[in-house]
Amino acid sequence: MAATALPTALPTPLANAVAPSGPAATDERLLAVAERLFARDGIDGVSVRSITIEAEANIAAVHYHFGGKPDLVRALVERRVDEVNAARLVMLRAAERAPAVTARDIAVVWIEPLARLALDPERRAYLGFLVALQHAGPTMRALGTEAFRPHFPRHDVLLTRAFPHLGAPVRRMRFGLAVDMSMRALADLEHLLGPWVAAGESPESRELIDAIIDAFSGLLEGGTPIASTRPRVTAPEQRSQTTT
Amino acid sequence: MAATALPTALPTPLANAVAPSGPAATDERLLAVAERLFARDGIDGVSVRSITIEAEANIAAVHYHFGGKPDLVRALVERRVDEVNAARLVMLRAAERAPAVTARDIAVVWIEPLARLALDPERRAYLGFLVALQHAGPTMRALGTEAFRPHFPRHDVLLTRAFPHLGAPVRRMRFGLAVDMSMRALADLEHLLGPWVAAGESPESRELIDAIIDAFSGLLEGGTPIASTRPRVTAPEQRSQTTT
DNA sequence: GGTTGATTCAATCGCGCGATTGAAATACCA
DNA sequence: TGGTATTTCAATCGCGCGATTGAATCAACC
Repeated sequence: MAATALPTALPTPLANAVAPSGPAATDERLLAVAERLFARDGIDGVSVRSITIEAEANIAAVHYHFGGKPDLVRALVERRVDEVNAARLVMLRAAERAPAVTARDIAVVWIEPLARLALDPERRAYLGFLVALQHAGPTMRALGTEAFRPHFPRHDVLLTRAFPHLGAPVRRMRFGLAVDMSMRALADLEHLLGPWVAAGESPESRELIDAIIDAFSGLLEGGTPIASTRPRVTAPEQRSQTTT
Repeated sequence: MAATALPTALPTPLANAVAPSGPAATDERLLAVAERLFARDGIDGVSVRSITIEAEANIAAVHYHFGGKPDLVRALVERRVDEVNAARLVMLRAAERAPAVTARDIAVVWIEPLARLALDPERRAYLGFLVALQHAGPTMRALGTEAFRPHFPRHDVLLTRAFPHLGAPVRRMRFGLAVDMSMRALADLEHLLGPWVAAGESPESRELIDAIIDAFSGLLEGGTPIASTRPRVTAPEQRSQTTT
């Protein structure tokens, strides 16, 4: 038992070229395959066996390198969380310095760091993995939420500046719903693309991301209130017009 | 094998008083327990064994009354789908007759029939079950989506009337995101209540539903566009003010 | 070039799963 | 009350799961 030995990126001559088939080391192949399969079939829907088979490793490889299935999940969460949080911190600071904050600003701060993953074929599975994590047991679900919680208070400050007329519960509820919605949308852009495919169109990825930002900020703002006396005719024109 | 014999509500003298413990017939107890457990732990997270144990029935009861786990799921979907679709049809017709259609109207048509379930302790688990169904295999997921698809085209007509300036793909994408968001919100009002609990408040259930309708219609409308030249100062006042 | 530590390998353990069986128990009707 | 259909029951089947083991293999260093 020596699972804690420096596992990779050590300056050995050609250590990684010896792996059975893939170009990467065994533990890295396991992580990549696990991330992709977990995203597709859920945490409980993927067995350690199927991961090791797909990664062309032995059944015991997961246990040896990580300790077990839960530890593999933990390693997957921590593999990219710092990168996302760091990128978000930069955008957060920029928004905090601005004289005014809009719902769209908050949407961009939340979505843009995730969009970088969604647009990178190498890393997009991470988003699906995080969504899948929300459907696992409470212990594992906490792994995901806690990892991205650090910046939530600062988001809430921005929300308060953007919606001073809203009560804190409604504000936080809307943000929670928007976060959940955007994660699922970003995690499965393929599915999101459906309506365009049905219409024979194929929009740029950037267009999809902007549509999610639109939905996010609209959700934060809430719907137009019911016109009390006069019929509503004024509002529609000044709302979003993301025509295709 | 005679699983198709009229299973319940037959005018036998005291047929249901003979059941081991619960007041209802075995198959009804199985349905009730399965709906609740599926909603809580997901389709794959609940075994036929645990259902029969909780329902105080024999392990083979599910196989006898329904045919197997997939058939049990199918029976659960069909148990309440007609009721929901019928209620929605009524609201749909009312909205279609109205001279104008707003995002809020569409949100109400979608959400109100589901809210009736969410506010009924006896039936609210159905919503969680439908959400859980979306995370099962493709075959079972189709059971859920197909059951509620019949009225989608009419929703789309309303959407086109409410948002004539939007392209069809964006319109349909937003509706899909809103439907998904609202189902999850309604399926777990307890979780949605979190921000109020944290603030020491306890809102009426109706207030929660209205907050979901707000989020739904805001998502449909999309966010306020970026102010091109002048700074944005006008918009906030006339937007939603669901203060607590 | 032999030794040491890291890694891979095949084999196996116990467990819970969905499904199925044939017999026992029960309810219903003539 | 006797006969038939329905329902319940305990037991068992094969399967895939996560975990674990000890030996074999491999790379690195003295």
